[in-house]
Amino acid sequence: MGNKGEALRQRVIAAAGELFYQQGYENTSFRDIASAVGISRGNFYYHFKSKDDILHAVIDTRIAGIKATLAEWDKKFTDPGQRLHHYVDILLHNQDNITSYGCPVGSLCTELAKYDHSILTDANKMFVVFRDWLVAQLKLIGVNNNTHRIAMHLISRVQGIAMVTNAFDDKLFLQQEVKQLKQWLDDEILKPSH
Amino acid sequence: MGNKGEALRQRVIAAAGELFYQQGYENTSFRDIASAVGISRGNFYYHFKSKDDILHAVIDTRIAGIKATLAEWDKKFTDPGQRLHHYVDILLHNQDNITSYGCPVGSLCTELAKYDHSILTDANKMFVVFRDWLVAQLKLIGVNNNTHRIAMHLISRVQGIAMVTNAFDDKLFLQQEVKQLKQWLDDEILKPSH
DNA sequence: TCACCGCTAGGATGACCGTCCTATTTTGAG
DNA sequence: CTCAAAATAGGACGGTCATCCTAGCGGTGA
Repeated sequence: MGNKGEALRQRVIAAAGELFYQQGYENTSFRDIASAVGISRGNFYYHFKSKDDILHAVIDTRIAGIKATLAEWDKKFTDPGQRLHHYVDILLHNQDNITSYGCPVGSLCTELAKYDHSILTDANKMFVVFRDWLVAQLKLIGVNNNTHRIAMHLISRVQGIAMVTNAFDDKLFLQQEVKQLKQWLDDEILKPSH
Repeated sequence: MGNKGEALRQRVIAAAGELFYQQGYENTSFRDIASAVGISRGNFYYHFKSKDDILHAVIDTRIAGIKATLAEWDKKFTDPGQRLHHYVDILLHNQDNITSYGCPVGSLCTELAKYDHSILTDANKMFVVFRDWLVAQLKLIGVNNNTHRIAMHLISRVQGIAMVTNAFDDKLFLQQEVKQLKQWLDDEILKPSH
């Protein structure tokens, strides 16, 4: 059975994903991944046909993970407004990693935009999953106009915070900005005043 | 005379800076820079002692350029509010490059954070120059509280816009967000209402 | 004219890269 | 127990990288 192989494949994807996040894709070699997983380099090509292939697998796995997380939130929180708050709270929950390495989605897209636009299109799908979910939540709240733009705006705000936090190595900034962004969410989106 | 050498040095810095921006630092080789300038690889080490050395020179030159630009704005616009608007307008003026390659400062910091924290500290100085200038403008307007936080917030907003525009290859998004950010600037910072 | 020095060219070096190949071990169905 | 298939190990290959080295260029002052 390909069961054992499948398990190893998953371990490789997990290790590669972490290394790509911490060191960047181009800066992570096959040897890095192999030694992290504890297997030989040659064995690699039995499971993946190229380095790009691993990246694609990493992206696919991340997308599946994002979808699973969002589905879990849909179950856990009945209020769409609460769900939006939870989206912003991702920053808080991952503040240590973000301070050290930035946003896993954003920094990967930034890197790929520099030299491989075909994979960038795939990586961008991670954003699209979030965006579509955000749009859905906004519609549930009763927002009917500009849902797409508001969702993109939210992603943009979160990305800006992650990137500046990383560049300045400033966790306090992240915490302050999260508070401010959640306030904006309450005032401008969730309140029915205007 | 060291005149000819100095001229070449400046040409190398300009070409390297552009390539680092378009392709990323790690992904740009000496051969790339050499052939862009039209000199041999060996000649390189007469002017720079390492690749890191070139990056440092690129960063220093960019910092000088930023300072010169800000000084020019200080002369050109007497109103600090107008200057703040001009900061946001950088996005608009460079929208084509940002769509293709992201923000030159932001994307470099994102890359360096993945593997070289000592140079990241230098690269971050580019942000610091902007930040200090923004703080000065805010104080000129009469804002006395949280000037540092507001300046950082502005940088964060701009960075988020640049990064999402690049990741989504969406120039229209940039234009809409610039309009929205300038509106926020007017309503929340420049107006004396609260 | 000549010696000098700022400057340039390009081959050599050793390390590392992604990838390929082949021999060997492990596994599980009959 | 048998044996083919799945899985693994690690050396080999060609290429590119940053860096170093040395021979030669061209202009300038004596």
